[in-house]
Amino acid sequence: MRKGEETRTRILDVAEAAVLQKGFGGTSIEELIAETGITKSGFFYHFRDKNELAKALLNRYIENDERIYDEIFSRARDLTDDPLQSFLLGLKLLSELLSDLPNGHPGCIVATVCYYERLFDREIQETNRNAVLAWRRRFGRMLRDIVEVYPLREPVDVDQLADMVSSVLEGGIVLSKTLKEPNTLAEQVLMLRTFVKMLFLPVVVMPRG
Amino acid sequence: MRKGEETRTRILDVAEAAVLQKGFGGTSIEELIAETGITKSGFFYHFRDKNELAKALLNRYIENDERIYDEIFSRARDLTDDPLQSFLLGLKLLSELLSDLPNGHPGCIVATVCYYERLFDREIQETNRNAVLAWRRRFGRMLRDIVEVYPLREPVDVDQLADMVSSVLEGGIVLSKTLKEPNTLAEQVLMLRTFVKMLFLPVVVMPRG
DNA sequence: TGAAAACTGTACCGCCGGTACAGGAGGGGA
DNA sequence: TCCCCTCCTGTACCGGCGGTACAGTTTTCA
Repeated sequence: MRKGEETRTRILDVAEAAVLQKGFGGTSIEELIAETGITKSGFFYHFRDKNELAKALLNRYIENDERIYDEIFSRARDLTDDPLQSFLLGLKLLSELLSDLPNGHPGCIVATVCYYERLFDREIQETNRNAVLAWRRRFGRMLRDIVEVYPLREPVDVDQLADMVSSVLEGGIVLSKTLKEPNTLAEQVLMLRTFVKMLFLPVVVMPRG
Repeated sequence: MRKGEETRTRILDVAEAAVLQKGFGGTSIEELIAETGITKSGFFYHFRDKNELAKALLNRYIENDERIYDEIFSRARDLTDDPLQSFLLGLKLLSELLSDLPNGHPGCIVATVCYYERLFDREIQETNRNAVLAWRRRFGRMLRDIVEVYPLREPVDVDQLADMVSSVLEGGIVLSKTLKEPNTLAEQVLMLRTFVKMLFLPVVVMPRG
């Protein structure tokens, strides 16, 4: 009931931090129970095995991720009716949120799962795949709303452009973590924002003379 | 001598494929020696421990990576003297090379190391950091050559733009692997190419009337 | 207050990373 | 020819870890 959920959440919190620093293969159940202050039996009461822990971890991460994007972009839509302006504002808000993270972005569970694929079952791989497809749909939807109003200045595929948001985020996380430069990720999001802006906004032509 | 190097290379080949599919923590030495057809003692003759295997793996990957970029962009420079055109051509060649990979990109060791950081020593982390910084310098150098000739149409930081090449590659690999869509990575590189093109090339203004 | 939920404790298995060390095959130089 | 060095093999062992099994205990809430 209530208490069980709390313990489960605590295990997931500890596991998430560990997995993002050491991957699934590098994270031992023994260390998780040591840090959580629970016994081995207690752990296996909540999760049948490591695979089920991973499943719960991934699902929770995806849900949280979706919630954050929902919040950011609905806030952006509240501030302007223009689809382009609200998308650009959303990217700005996202970059601010990322640069406000005290120790930089801790890492993405989707990427961690991606680099551990072979040891997970089909269900986890499908969940991961669907998470990325959901990103594509989310950003694709917003971009299609823009395309209806603004002409594209270069012939680009909208889904590929939507994927670029995910690419830059995933890649930016890897760069930020590897370089130990927390701000790199936020900067990359702003670079992407510049790209979107250029793709849709008319160029200001200075009058001659 | 000759024989030793050959065995060492075989171990590294097997290890690289395994690590890219399962991460370092998920790859066991036992499975490596089974697939290589060597004994455990033989393995530890070549590598003192897993950390040293990782070191060799990472260094070899980085060297190979650098070699590929050297080839591609020097080939691009051979075909045109214009720094922008050669950079754009290089990105085109890179995307073609990536889409020609039969099973898609197998993954990046730099990213794998990034998501296993805490279990490696400082030396490996520094090597990894330097690899990313080398990418920044490489693409930054090329972009600075462009900036000398072409005006930037938006005020962007050249190093951040250089980082975007790495971001899109790393992120594109994650997307491609997760989606099991080998072509996504190549498409992302071409999207980036469009961005660079827009940033530097003058917009064609159609005459009115 | 009583049943279900949420654990603890103990004992055990097999795999894995790693250590230690002895020994052997094979080639190349003195 | 002999010896030494490289490149391994074989054997034995250790402790940690993932996982199983199951009996017993405490906590929670209806």
